[in-house]
Amino acid sequence: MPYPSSRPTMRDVAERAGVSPKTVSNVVTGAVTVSENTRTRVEAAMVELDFVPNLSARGLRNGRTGVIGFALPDLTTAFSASIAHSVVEAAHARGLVVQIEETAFEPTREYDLVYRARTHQIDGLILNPVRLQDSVVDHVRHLPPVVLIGEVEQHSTDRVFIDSRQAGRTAAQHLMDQGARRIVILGGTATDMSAKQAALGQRLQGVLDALGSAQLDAAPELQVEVRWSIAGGAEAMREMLAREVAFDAVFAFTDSIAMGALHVLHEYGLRVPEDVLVMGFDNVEHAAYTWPPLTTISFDHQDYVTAALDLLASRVADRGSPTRAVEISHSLVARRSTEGPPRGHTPPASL
Amino acid sequence: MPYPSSRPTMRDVAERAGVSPKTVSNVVTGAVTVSENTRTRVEAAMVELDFVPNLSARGLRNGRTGVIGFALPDLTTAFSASIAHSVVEAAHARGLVVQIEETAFEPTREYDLVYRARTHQIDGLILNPVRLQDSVVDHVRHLPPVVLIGEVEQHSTDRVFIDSRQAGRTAAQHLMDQGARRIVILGGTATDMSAKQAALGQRLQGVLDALGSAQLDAAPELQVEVRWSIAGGAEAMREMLAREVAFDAVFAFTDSIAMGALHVLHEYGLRVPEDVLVMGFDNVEHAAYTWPPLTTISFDHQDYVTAALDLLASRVADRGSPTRAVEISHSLVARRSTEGPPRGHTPPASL
DNA sequence: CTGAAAGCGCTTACAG
DNA sequence: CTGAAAGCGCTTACAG
Repeated sequence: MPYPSSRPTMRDVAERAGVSPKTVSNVVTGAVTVSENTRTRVEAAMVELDFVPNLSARGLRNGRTGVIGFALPDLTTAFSASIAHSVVEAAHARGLVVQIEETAFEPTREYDLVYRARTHQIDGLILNPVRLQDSVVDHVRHLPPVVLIGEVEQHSTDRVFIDSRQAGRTAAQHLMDQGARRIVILGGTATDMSAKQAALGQRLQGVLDALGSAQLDAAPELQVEVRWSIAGGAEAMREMLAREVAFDAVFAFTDSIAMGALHVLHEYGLRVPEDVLVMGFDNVEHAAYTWPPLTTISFDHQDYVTAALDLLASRVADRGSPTRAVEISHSLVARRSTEGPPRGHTPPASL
Repeated sequence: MPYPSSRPTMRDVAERAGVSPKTVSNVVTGAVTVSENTRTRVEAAMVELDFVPNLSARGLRNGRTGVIGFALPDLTTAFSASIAHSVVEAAHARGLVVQIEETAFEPTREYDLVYRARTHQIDGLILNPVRLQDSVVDHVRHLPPVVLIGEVEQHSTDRVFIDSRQAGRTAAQHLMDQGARRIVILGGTATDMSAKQAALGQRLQGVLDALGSAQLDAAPELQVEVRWSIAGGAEAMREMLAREVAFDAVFAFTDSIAMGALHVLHEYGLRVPEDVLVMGFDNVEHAAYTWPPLTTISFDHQDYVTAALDLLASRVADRGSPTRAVEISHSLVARRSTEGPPRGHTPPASL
């Protein structure tokens, strides 16, 4: 029997079982009680015909597809992959499936995904937004149910976040407690931080808080832009070394960035942690397996995602309820990469 | 206007534009030429009403959803994430979206996904199978269009593969050329290789080929089972060291496994490549950023995935055509981790 | 507990 | 180039 044209329908099953299509539907959905006898006959007919329900038809009828969307910038970074994994697992546990779209840092693609949500291919959307402000969320009429994840300043949409400013403070304080005084920041510069650029801004602001408490300057020459990948971390670290400034610690805004930085420090013959302390953010699997193992900010990715799915489920069920924001707690995991005090890196005299 | 109940339909658009629903459909799909004048009116009406087509309805009508499925064991390993990324990108370029399911090495979940394909939620399926033989593919009536990726011995389904036996040969030969004589194999043992367990089997067989050519033994004590993750690589390497056997090289069957192994070798004070050579497989991003950088078997992930999507598209278009298998070429990328000759690791005398 | 009717929102023939 | 009719395969009221 060819696929998919001649697939059996509920009508075929109904005929074979000698009941109405509605009864077959009742058996399949389990919504209404069906007599033992009828149920057995219907189930037998389904098996004989190898019946599978057509979910497009069901979706058309009751407006739900059982599919949720997950949009993120790039699936290959370790953190994204970990979160995507958790989304797929948590969705699976609830009988949902996940459509994944990469936004590749292009707002257009983020928009496309929201648009697709509106075509009823998906019931709702978990969005790790491209931009921190000015999200597509603000620009679409008839927005589908959306939950934002990440450090977004967005109050018109449900969201899950960690307190990144506090995390930044904790991280910088830890480095200073270990003896660091000049901390390279791989993740953003103070100048590109507008009031609304929350993600970079919050972590950076936390670092500045801690430096301030210790009466230390936030040296602009220690801050550098970085692409959020291993290669990006390496590039940024090379750029920093080329600046020929002194430093004794590196705070990378993701573990992947930290991995690239570690590589370049090794390349330059700088030892971690003897010369320079290094720490990351996210606590992905590889953070425990770099050499030396990487100190990082940790939070439960599964909890993070579960909260997002809970919010999304509530939102799908009730579009009118007030917006909610859920904070996931975080902590610092100390590993060898920050066992101070560091000797520090002093560049050859120059400039 | 609440969502999603009162969304405008083609009928609403048609009324407003003063045409029939069919004409709106013609404008939306672009299938039939529509007069400039009508098209403009219809488009204006769509914008005014903020119309989006309901894809469940379209899917029900023409049997295609524009969604493909991608099933793989685990999204978090670097290789899987890279492949998933390529699938999403390549699908996006063709106007398709991707539903991802993790099979978690459970055949049941693989089956679920195939089942779901049959419910018309997806048009076809790219499957990185859990088991190498006895795949779900053999057990399902009315199989949807499926393309297998990976080193599978499967001839009833379209598939994309690399010549893993040749790759294994190349890898072992490279290690021997660099002076290695006792190569630890993190990836499988000869004993668990049945004729059909192709993936492990092929790589391992290639290694055995190369050893044989060099008149070397395939020492069973140098082979160890391993979970395909960083942590799994670390565990396996620890187990190997606990065996207290001599070795001078490590061939890990994925780069992630190699990363775990590198970590443990560092921990034990063994230097790479001075004492022990290490190489991986897949050439994921982090392979170039470990310390030292990792020699590996490389192939173009984008090509790999593009071939799979091409096969799937052909299969969706023509279910009756003969099965095809596409090979993607590979090569060895030499980095510092295998710059021999290695001194070798000799365990303290024991046993 | 089961059935007959109607419709979810599209698109495929078939006419004009 | 455009329209009226019918139907894709389900499920929601409504009867019995």
